[in-house]
Amino acid sequence: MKAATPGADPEPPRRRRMSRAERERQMMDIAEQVFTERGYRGTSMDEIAERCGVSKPMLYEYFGSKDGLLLACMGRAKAELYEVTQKAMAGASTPDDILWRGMVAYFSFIDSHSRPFAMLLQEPLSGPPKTAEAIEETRRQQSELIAGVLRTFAPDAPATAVAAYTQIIVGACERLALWRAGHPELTVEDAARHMTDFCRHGLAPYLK
Amino acid sequence: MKAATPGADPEPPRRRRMSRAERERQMMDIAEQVFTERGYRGTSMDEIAERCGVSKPMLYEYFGSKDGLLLACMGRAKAELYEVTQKAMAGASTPDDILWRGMVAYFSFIDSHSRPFAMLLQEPLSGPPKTAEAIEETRRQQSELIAGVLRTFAPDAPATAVAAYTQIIVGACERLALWRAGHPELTVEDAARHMTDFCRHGLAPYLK
DNA sequence: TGAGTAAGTTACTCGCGGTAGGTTACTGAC
DNA sequence: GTCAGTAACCTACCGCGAGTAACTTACTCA
Repeated sequence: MKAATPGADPEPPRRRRMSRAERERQMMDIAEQVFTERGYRGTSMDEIAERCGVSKPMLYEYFGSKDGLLLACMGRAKAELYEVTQKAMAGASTPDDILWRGMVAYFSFIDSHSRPFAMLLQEPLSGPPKTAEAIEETRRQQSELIAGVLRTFAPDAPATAVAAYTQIIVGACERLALWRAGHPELTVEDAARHMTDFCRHGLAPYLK
Repeated sequence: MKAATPGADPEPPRRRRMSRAERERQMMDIAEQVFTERGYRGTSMDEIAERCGVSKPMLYEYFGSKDGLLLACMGRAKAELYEVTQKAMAGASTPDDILWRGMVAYFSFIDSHSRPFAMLLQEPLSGPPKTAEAIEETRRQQSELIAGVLRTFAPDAPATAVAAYTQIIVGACERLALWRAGHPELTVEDAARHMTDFCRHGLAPYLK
């Protein structure tokens, strides 16, 4: 049965067969969107399946579980973030410039992916097995980048200080990015400027 | 029926009736522990009820829902954290000392409550309605404290810088505290020192 | 043109959050 | 004492959503 009411075919692009790769991408796009709208817990696999125009077992066929689907979405975002920040920093020359470009790239990325990313950073609790782990992995990836900059920036700093400062900067960026969500008056450049200023001199410039 | 096997009474303290207040406290203690062990999702209300020596509807009677129970646990932790940091800072005189004592109190608190707190900070995603909100509320409370210090510390800093720096510091503390969980060699004092150093001078001391 | 396979489906099970409605035991008034 | 009132507590159930088994449809290529 191709059409119940002959003559009227309201959705010709839907319900078409897709290759696995194509379907997987579509599923991840939709899942990201639904997770963002409803939060992890509020999202049901049935709804994602329905929006994909496909039945639930297909999701399980391709992603194994709800967690697996979330993990796949996160993996994609992680790769994108890494690529964006990495490339931004590669185009710089001085350490100052590296830091600045990295920060701008980071805040811009969060800005354009704000919804999904806010979820990723805020929702590790879904309590799934590996989700928090995956986010930690993303952080580690970004930490490597930052630690590298620090070693260039401050070659004489002891390793433990570099490690601690790396965590401090990662946490600071994350929080500031999340905070910006509720404070649109703070532009990407403002955020980046505050971060770089603070990294370089701390509160010193404001002390009497 | 008081005892199935006469003469043997293996658990006299269990199964006794308790007042509502007493029972609530016990439930929260146990819930905190089980949430910590299994994570939010991995925890079932049946298990908490069983460990309390009580049946599930009692939990619902007192806390309304699983989220409600978590929220109650979080509320308690939040109040404790505030009290501890608040008091520590009240005993100081110079701004430097305020910052130092606040940090030491914060890292010590996380240290002694590390398990439950790691969960609180990492698991906001359970996607419940208000859990993430409650954590945000805790952060706001701590932010007030920090912003106050900053205004004393650096009275000439513009308000937007103070606001941004507050977020930066909150995020940095959080991340460093979480990171410490996997790096026991970093003592509370080390962490506090790195934080206060970074806050005051940033990377400047290490630049050539 | 039909064997093989990849895409897709229906129709279930099961665990867990949540609830309706009833029972047990403590308290205080007469 | 004893009995009304209430607070603590229980058994037995519901529904929803994650996950699965077993089957069907449609493309592809020798």
